Amino acid sequence: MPNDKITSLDVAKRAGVSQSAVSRVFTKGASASQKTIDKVRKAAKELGYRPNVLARSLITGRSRIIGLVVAYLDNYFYPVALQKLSNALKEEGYHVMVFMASDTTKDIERVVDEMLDYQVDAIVAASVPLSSDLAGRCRDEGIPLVFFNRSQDGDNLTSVTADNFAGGREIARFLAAHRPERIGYIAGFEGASTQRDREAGFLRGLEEAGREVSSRTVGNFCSDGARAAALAMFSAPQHPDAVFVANDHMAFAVMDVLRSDLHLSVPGDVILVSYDDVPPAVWAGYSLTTVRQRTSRMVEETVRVLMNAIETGEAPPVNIKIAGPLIVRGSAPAPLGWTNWAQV
Amino acid sequence: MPNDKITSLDVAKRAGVSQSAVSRVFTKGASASQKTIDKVRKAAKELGYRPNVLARSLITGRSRIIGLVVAYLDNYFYPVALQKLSNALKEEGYHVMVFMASDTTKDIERVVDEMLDYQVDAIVAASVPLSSDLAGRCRDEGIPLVFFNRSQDGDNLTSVTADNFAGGREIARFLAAHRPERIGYIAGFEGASTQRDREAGFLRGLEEAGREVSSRTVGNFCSDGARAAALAMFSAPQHPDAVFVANDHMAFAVMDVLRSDLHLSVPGDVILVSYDDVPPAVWAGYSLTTVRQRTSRMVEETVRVLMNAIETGEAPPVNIKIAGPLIVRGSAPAPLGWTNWAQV
DNA sequence: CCGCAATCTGCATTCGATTGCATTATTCTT
DNA sequence: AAGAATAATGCAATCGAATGCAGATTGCGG
Repeated sequence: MPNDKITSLDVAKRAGVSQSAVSRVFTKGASASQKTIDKVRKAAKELGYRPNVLARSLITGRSRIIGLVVAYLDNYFYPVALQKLSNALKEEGYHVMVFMASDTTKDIERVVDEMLDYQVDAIVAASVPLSSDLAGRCRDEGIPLVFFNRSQDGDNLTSVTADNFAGGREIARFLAAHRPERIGYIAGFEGASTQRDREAGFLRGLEEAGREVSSRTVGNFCSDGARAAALAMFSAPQHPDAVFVANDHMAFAVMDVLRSDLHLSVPGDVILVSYDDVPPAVWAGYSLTTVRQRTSRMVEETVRVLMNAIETGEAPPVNIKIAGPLIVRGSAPAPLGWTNWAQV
Repeated sequence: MPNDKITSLDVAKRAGVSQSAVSRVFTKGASASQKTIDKVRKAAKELGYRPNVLARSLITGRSRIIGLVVAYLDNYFYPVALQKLSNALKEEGYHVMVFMASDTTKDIERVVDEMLDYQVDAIVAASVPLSSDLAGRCRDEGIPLVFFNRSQDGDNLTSVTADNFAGGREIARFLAAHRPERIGYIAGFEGASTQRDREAGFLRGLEEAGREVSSRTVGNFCSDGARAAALAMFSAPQHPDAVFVANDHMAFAVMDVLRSDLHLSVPGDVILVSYDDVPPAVWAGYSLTTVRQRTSRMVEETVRVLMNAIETGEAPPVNIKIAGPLIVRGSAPAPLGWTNWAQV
């Protein structure tokens, strides 16, 4: 079966129609008689013809490629999101091209260039900061841009995130209800909106409960940083007995430090709450009490926004926030009289 | 700065040269005088021109897109590999397009079609079985195909995997040295070469030590399956006191069952070894003794094979096996007198 | 300063589709 | 059954770049 490069012309010849006819059969929205359709489909099947997406893109100006920029895939949250995003976009006839970006501005710029080279129809930036001029470049080129799990204010750009403020506040309410002696906060990367919003909500919640943070360290959303931050916070004699760790990924490291290095019991000596509800959070070894990110909903919204922007060509910036429930597990049991609003 | 679609022609005009000249400046391997190069580069910079990869692909016949087929991204091994693969290919000027495939044959077929539609230059199949005729299709189209972390024998196809047989055998040697009463094996998905090879190596190793498996259940490489398999194996009164779980992803679930549900101590009551050494394996909550998959090396080899196949146009099938060391951690301490060959 | 080779350059074609336009075949209306 | 409206079709141009070919330029040796 030597079928080197079957083109629409080959199919046309075999079906006894013009090349345009073949194209119309495979282009939805174009009209062709049933007779033609049948002949063409038959010939195409026999030859094993499938339209060349690249050639099509060239003339339609739509590549049906979505560029996804990610910095790390080692925080479980992102692979899960990627998987869902890829599946959801497949349904719409789009595909995801992955662009890893280190944190350097220079690198991100290169990545954006590469995406534009590929004529991506839209860009999803997952936890990667795009400078205003890069975002501007995209706008100029007419390429929709959605920030996933990060927002950038000031630039009025489109984003889809969890309702981090609300989540942080709920966590405060929850921890305060335990009436702990001292409350700690292990922060994520300071430049991230997730970090900022979670902390702001947390502080607000504590304030409402008449409490405050007695100890704060920074873990930068990475394991190493979290370990160091936990050591710093809990080596002190008067360490917190309740702590909010800004995401699950760090929480695992923090728990390891507490239990293995410092021989503190969780939740016996310290109760711990975090954010994301990634798959390992339910593993019995950790069993994290955490605020769930509703990844599926977030992806759904992302796709909706993208499709809309691509189809209408315009993209009034929106900031979509998706609230998620606090999932109570072993690392911090429900305090007496606790009502979980999310589940009411 | 309204720069809607700058083409090589625009640059040509501005630089006062022909369109071909512009093309030559951006096509490596083409010749142009330094003077022309300078003029064109200058004009291009001023206009913000970058070649359209899609148009280029159309005429060169190379898209510089690599199709990656994956079934699950929830086993940590794959995101890590994806990240490395994407980075390594970027260096070579290629990019990864992700295609999620469920396990159904029908779906995989659709996915292969989609990849061909995009004119991918090569395909990497990560733990996804491609039927012989699908593989044949790829060969006919002249598209290199590499199986990553799976091999398919009989079809003489190219693959890059760990040396699973050797790893399994090493694990057997290690467990046997502990002189346990009973040895268990929790298998992965029976259709997978990784499962087959790891078990074969394990059995061979046990045989060499004059031991055998007393209990075997199947976990199918997934968490739920592993939990069920562990319950079945360890609820019996005379359960094993040493177990090899076919990969880390399952091992986490198995440890949870052992410790939390059955109140067995690991490594006190049961010693446990698994395979992969994914990032959570080092988390103190689990601290798995496991055989490392040398992902970086595997990716390196994959890229090498791919580039070679793409450039030469021919791809004599090879099966690359990369051995990895047994990493001894808490779930199974080193037995007395143990020499770790890998580290000698 | 001439001739020949080597290097550049532009023209025109090509890759594989889509699509506006003009023409022809169908269907519908009454 | 005739004419109008509609659907189907083919022609040819187009998308944005790469490249074979032929002619122009340059360089070099003598």
